[in-house]
Amino acid sequence: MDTIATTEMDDNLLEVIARSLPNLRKSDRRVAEAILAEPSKMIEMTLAELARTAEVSEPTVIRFCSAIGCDGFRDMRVKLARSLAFARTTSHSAISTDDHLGAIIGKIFDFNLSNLNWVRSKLDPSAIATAVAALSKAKRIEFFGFGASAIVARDAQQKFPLFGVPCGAPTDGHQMFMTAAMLQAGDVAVAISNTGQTREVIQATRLARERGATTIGITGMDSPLLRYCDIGIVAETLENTDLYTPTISRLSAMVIIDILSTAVSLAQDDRHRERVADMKRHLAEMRMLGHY
Amino acid sequence: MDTIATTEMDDNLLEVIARSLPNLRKSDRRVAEAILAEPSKMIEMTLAELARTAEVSEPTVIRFCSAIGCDGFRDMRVKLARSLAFARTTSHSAISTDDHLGAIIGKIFDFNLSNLNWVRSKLDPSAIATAVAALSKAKRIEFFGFGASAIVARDAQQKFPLFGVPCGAPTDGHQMFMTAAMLQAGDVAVAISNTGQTREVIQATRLARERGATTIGITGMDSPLLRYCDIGIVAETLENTDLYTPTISRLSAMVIIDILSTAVSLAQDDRHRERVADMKRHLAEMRMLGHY
DNA sequence: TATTTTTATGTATTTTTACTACATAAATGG
DNA sequence: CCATTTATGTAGTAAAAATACATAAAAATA
Repeated sequence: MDTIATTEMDDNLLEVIARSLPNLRKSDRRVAEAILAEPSKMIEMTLAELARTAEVSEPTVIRFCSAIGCDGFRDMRVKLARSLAFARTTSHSAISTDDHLGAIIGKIFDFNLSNLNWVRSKLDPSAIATAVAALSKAKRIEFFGFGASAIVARDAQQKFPLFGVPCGAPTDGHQMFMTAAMLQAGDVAVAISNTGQTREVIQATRLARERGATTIGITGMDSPLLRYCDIGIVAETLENTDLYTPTISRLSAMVIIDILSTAVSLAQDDRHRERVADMKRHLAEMRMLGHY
Repeated sequence: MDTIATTEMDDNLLEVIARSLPNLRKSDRRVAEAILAEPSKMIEMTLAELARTAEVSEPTVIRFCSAIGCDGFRDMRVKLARSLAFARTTSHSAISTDDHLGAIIGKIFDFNLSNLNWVRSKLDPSAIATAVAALSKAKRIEFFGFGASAIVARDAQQKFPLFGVPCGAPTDGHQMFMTAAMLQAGDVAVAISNTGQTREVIQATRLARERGATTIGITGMDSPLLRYCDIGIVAETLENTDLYTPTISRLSAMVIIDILSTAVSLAQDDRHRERVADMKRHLAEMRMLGHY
């Protein structure tokens, strides 16, 4: 694990400009203000035009560029364009309530993105590797999830074409228990629980293991569930304030399922992948035509 | 329908380039390949340098620029920079069978992260605002989702404590249709479909609207579904290579649900939020003790 | 306050960069 | 195989960006 997608900041020039506004020379500030006022228009402008708009001379614009740490006007424009890609669409209608909403939107995205990044950095590739190996050999896969995690289990189950073997996701406790009881060597049980403390899931997992199935646990922290798992995948998320619903735990679990299913699918032979592609094509047609 | 969601697909220039690769002239393709190979280096290059790197003449580079719909080299560079802000490490490099697991993990995370970022930047806050207003006043909320989107609908339904009113998420087509038929003015139907073409969901939404309910559509693109929606929320994702399962569409829809539920919850009074906090505490205890 | 020094900004000029007109080469079609 | 179209490069032009220098403003010192 070496790549870390820096979510933002280092190339957010607009931010840099806004922050350095007070330290700028008078004329430079004029330029800064002109840019901040309508950034999207600025990137279409030429140096001379920008100078005219900001009512300063051309060299001033260039000096402004180096003042904010850019290597000339060209570089500034490129950095600005990058930064602009992140800028929210705050074009018009800035009502106060709307403004508040904007903050909520921003925070929730930020929260989920940075958490996903965190999960990635903490993820143990070797656990994934072992899990992929186990899943690739499985004759049958059952996903155990309860409550919020049931959604993830169902998501996983829907990816059965990628896994290439029958997949199940029993939802209620009894079904889960019965399913676990019917597993045997060669089968794999994937237990999903953010807290890792959900009784139903733990019991089902223990039983599945007793029956000889390989057990994989996907959880948000080190927890009781992992005691009954041959392979533990921990999707460690950052601390969670009360305001945020723990959507992130589901998101990260789903990304892990995405990784597992993709990796398993890639491990299979070409014919299998052809069948998957074929299936997708048919699904698309089916949707379009509107009948089954 | 008042969605805007300007489908500025040309914002994602890398995608445009990659896709138009086969239709390009031989020399132009050389330029395209040079850019795709190392986009981040290209934006630092001058026209002449790029021409040299791609081993073509300067006018060819300019012709390439207009071929992919840019207004000259300068414009191309700006658009490329924008696109690059999201593309991070690998967005367009498809996962291949010979990728090692570490690469797969990295690519899938990158893909989902940059896509989520893209969704955020394209999200129309005013649509969210209207949706929040409608949901806050709702007497009852029904989430319609089919297939993969059923998962999102269920996720939304599970957040009913935040919405503060009874929420449903009928899963099979008939139930969905019957539910829609029973809706009335004051109710809200939230239709979730990435393609926006799923027949069941469209029919249910149309019916719900006929019955007087307010209809909200969460979809991945401008689509037929939105015709029957009073409010359209478009979670525009980047183009999707075939090997990636469209997990991203579910992720982004879930984040949007997260935003909606949080915003609705915040709009309610303190007593409501206290009840939610209380409920969470009990849930935690329940899990620990292992009995109901 | 007057004078010097420093800093900020504009004018004029040069250099670089992007673009265009035209010519030649390659490809296509009859 | 020749005519016609299409693709690509050469050479030159327009433009944009950057620089050197000069002047104005401000700050510091006497």
